[in-house]
Amino acid sequence: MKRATLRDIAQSLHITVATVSRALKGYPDISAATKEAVLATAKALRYEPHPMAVKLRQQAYKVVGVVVPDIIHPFFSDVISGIVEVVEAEGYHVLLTQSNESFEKETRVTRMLRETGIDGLLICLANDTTTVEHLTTLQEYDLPVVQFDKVSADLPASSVVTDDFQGAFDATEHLIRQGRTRIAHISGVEGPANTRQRRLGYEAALAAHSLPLLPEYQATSKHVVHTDGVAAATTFMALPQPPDAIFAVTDAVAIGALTALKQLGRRVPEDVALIGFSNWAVCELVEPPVSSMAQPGFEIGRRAADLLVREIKARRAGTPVEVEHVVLPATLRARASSASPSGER
Amino acid sequence: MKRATLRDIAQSLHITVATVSRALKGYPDISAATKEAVLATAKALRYEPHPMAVKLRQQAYKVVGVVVPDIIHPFFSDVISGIVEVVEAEGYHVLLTQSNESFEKETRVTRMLRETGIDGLLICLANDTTTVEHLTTLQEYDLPVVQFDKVSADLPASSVVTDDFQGAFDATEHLIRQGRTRIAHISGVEGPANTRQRRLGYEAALAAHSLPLLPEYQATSKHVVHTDGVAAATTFMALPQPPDAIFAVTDAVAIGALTALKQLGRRVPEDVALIGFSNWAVCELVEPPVSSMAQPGFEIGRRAADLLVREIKARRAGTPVEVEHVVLPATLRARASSASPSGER
DNA sequence: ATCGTTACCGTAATCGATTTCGGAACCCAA
DNA sequence: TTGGGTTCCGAAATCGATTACGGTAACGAT
Repeated sequence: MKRATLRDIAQSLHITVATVSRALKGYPDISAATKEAVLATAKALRYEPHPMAVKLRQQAYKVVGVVVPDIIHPFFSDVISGIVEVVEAEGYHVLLTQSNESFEKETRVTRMLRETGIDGLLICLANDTTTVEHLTTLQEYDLPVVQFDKVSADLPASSVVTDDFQGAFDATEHLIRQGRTRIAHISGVEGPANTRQRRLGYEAALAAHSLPLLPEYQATSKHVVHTDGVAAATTFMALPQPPDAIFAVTDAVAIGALTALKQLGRRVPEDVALIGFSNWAVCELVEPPVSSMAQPGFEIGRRAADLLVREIKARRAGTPVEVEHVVLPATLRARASSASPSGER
Repeated sequence: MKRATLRDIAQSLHITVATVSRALKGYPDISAATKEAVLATAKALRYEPHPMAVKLRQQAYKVVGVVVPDIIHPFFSDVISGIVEVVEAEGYHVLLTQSNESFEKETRVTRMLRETGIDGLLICLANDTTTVEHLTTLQEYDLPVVQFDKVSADLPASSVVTDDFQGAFDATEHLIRQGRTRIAHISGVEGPANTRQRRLGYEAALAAHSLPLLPEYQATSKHVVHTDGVAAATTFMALPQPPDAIFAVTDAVAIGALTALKQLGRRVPEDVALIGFSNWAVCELVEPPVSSMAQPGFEIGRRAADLLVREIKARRAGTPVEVEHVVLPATLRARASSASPSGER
């Protein structure tokens, strides 16, 4: 079945496309009779406006591009979900791409999105992204960009992030409140601001409670995965005076540490308390359930999408756009793994 | 910065857009001198063809729509990942939407995708989808559709699915091979073919090994979540003769069962062996690690996308398209939860 | 001198919808 | 009959790129 066009309707009624268009769009300057006739044949021919023609005319794609490092990651799934909800409500669509944490792929998909046609971009930078020229290029084309999660200060664009510093501070303070004094930290690689902020939040919490920052209680997780947690916890436990609590940069690392601790016969939380970051679903499924700091992924997606849509509309209206930096708090999800030895949480 | 058009180049060189287009597209009938001049000013003006104009002319969007019930689900993240990989390699993009397992939303996003402009659709049906009119409509518009995971036989379209029957059969047989004879099954809701096939595979394996199918060993999980597993396992263990193995329809349910079993003081796998379905990452993180049947999500995405892209190209070439039904095997990932009591796996 | 060929480029139609402008037809009043 | 005012609709430009077609010039061949 061929797609019906304005001309098909026009020809079958022996009128012009202009009249047909007026009828369909509810403009004045048209008689009730012809209007009804047009609407009838439009329905009969199952007419629908051709998307490309409309967009070419309107100079609007009704599409926002999204770049995430990794779709599979539960946090990003959450964010994407939030994005989709907001933009669909606004009549936009989501073009989804992933960078695989590669700067090269990030620039490539960014260019592809621009060439394919988008009204704006939502992006979480890859870990090894250092320059943001590929994004300033977008802005030069008058395309708004909103960053989320992993952002660059070099780009004059709005952003939505988790308060990693506060989250780490709260996580560490939570352990302190549970009576722990020898608190170790398994950090991530330097580079992404997230892991740095989490380490700084950890250090600040120690300082705020006059606890020493011991170098032997610091470990670094290269790939932020399960096995890194195993290795770090094993190292910690081999110390003459092992820590009585561990704050891990991510849940995967925390659960790795948990595995190692159980393997070594340490009780959690009696001997060692444990808390992670991100609040993956798996935290509730392991034994004991692992405490974590919940990142508001869905909300991050919603806010970022909202900022972007607003910028798109503002530019179209000619209104000046003000850059906005949203910081959302991470919230404590205390579970058994960080309960105080006496029992209460 | 305004976007440069063919006319901008043409005017600055005092030639026509036709000549400019020829130069840029490498057509003959053009002198080396003008060609170079055009290329030079095109680069100077940072010319890029306008996506909508090209697509309107070419009648091709270079976009495929994707509808999944739930982006957050790890299986679908996997599938999406596979889809993205294939279509990007083919120069296409992915428009992602989700149905939230609602038939109404599924028809809505399907219509939106059609109106927005796609060259084809990849879809996993929602659980409560019974009719496929919204998809046959697409086909009437000459848009190819490929189904994956949850498919309908009513739609004359290619499909890519996991062999749930074989997977369930293998899972059950695995338990039998480990010396189990009283094997219970926690099923999902009737409706989706997947859960039905898994139940049938389970029943077939019992029959193949001359084991009775006991009604008291059958439970149904309404929402296929953790708590359903807890409830079912608790019921099973209250039986005069509880089962010595449980095959759960999903990993979430299996891990729920695991939680309950540990709560009840039953040892896994010594007292009760356990196996799930889907092979989520969490299977390796719980204690003991839970056996599961791995669904090839990434591969499903790849194959489905491949079929779709091939259909798109075939239609454009006028070649007839043959419907293809791909069934990919689920593979056993045996872990400690289903080890035989004697110790070996 | 005439014709045919080649090289090069412009004209204009096309994709489909939108929108401005102008004009025909009609009615009523003068 | 003429003028002013509606009402309704067609012509044509526009968005930007693509492409079939036609035309001009230059050149060599007969």
